Amino acid sequence: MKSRVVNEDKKVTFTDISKATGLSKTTISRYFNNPDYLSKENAETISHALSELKYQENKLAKVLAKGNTEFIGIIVPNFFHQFYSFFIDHILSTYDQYGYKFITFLGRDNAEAEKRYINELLSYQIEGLIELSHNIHSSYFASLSIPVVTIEREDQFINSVNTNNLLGAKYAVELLERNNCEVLFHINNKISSHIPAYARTQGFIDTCQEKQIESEVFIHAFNDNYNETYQVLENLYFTTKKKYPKQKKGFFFCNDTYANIFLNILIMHHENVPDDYELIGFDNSPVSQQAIIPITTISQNMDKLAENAIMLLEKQIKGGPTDGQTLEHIIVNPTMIERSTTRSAPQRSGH
Amino acid sequence: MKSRVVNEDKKVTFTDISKATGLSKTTISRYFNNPDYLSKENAETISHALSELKYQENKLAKVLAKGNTEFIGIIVPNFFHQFYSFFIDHILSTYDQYGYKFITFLGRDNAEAEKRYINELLSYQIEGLIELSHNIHSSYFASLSIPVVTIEREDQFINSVNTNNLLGAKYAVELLERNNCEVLFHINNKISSHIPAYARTQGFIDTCQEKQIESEVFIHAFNDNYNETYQVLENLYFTTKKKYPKQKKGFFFCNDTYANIFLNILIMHHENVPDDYELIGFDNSPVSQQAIIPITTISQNMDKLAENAIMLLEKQIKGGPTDGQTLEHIIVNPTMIERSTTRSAPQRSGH
DNA sequence: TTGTATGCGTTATCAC
DNA sequence: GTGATAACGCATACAA
Repeated sequence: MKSRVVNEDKKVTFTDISKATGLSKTTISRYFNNPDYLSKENAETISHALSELKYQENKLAKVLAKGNTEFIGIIVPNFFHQFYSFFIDHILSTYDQYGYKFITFLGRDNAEAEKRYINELLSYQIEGLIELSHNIHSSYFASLSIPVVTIEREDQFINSVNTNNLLGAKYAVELLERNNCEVLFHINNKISSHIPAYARTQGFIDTCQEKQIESEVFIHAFNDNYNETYQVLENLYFTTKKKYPKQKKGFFFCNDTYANIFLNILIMHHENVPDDYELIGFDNSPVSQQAIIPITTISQNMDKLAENAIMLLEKQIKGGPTDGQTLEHIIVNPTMIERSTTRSAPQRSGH
Repeated sequence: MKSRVVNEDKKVTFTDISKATGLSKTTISRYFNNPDYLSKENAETISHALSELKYQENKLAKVLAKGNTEFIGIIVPNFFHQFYSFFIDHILSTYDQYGYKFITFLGRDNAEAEKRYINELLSYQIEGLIELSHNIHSSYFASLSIPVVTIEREDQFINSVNTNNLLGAKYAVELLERNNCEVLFHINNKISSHIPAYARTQGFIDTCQEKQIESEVFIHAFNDNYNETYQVLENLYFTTKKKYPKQKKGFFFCNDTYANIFLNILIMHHENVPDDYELIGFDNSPVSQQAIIPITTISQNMDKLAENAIMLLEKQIKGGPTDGQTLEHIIVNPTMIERSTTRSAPQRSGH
């Protein structure tokens, strides 16, 4: 009851197992890595000693000797937007199949801090990096010595997996047109044209032009403040109603949050959805299902995005440095989920 | 252009710096760990060589030599429920202050898989574990050789940080009473009484009894299916309306999702909120703010939960094995956020 | 089938 | 101030 207590905690290593069994450390190592070359008796002996001494393997030592950590770094802006948390959920799910362990950092809005995080990740010998944050230009990632794949962000110099936003917008416009909307509106945040999500606007414009549909694009520098967004969208409601008093209106929003707020505004003003107004959101986030009228939306296929990201990384990790020459931009098609803010969908019971 | 290409990728180590500067590896190490004992000229020389050769530190080797990984493992059931993703967001934010790196696994509903994940984490020498999943009993965690802290789950044999759910329920009941509700209802999932969230029910029952308020508790085995939940809650609406036709009703839900669905049901049936029905949710999740009528809710203080979790872990990590004897259950008080489904709050403009 | 010797990249001990 | 040398825990040629 004096001091030896501290040593009780000491890790048991191959040396201990070696002493306990009378076999060499090499043989212990073989037990794990090449069990075929072991005599059955010795395998038994080792097996017993391992559980007797409660051996706990040390993969870090293994890494130092072998080289591959099976670590992948993730930098994600935050976990407040559903897109990010859902994507991470799918990424982490790949462990069972691919075996990669994930070390995650928050990018927030600080490029300098993010570079520190990346350095920390590199010092832990990550084998690849998944980048969702927007703080740093892709040229920086291209200069790193490890495979990187970006998701739905600027990707000029680096591999990426993105949603086919253009197609998503096309789906939306075509549905609104089929449902006899006479004027179409698109609402989007003020974002750089290098970000894939910008294609939602481009796709809207292109498809409207192609189909000769009267339309307006409303770009605004939204922030994350709910009440401010509400005000902005309510103003939009007033102006569009005044400008196009009799025509059936179709709205395509860049996300479900804005769509939901606009829906609430319409309901409060006793407008008829989907008879006079049709609404389509983007992301298939929970609010689109939980809205007072379930919102038709364009769903990004998270599982495909995540799986392609890991596949792309693994290909580079396994393939070695020579494969790092050609860029690969994988495009995943979205799916339209028709709910009750557009007409052609069946109404949910209870409405 | 033959084969040396492969070697270009080779990591530069202290040995390389040593050769380049003519100094010993020990001195290079000192440059990082005890710069005071270095001559200024040599420090300069090393500094130059480091950037010349683009040295990238290897913390894994450092870990093997020193012992502390600064890794903390996290097991979280999923990233679909906002509670989890928001909590993780706050946990990851502690990096700047505490320096811990986080390796995250998904618990889902599989106890066996989760034990494999924990083993994997242990093999990477994590120094602590944050447990949010419900699959494994706390006795198992107590038997691990590292500090563990659980969040809002069964915690009999292990340290934990939980919300004061009892107080949250009390806040809700008291507000509903102040606003002259005549019958109170509490809706909760069928959960074990060992889970902290169970106290929301207990707190409701206790406070109602204490204040002699007529009340009913509705426990149901909800699943995550939206339409099914809708049906169940719509039935609840019908039965309570029939049973208490003239009395003002107050509903306290175990989460905002149910509160929002019930709100939508009330609106669809042209009921008056908050004149005839008052609603209070739990969690302050986005839907509570984005609902057609913003929902009054009990907010768990995520920042405090996360900070206490890390503090508790660090205390044990730094304190050593002797501190592992006494259990610590930290309780964080929630905050009530009054919005428009209860009467006393100011109405949002536009309504 | 098993053991010896050496290395992975860093830190710690002890000399000089 | 600086440098040999031995650790950390495991893997791998090579030898036997």
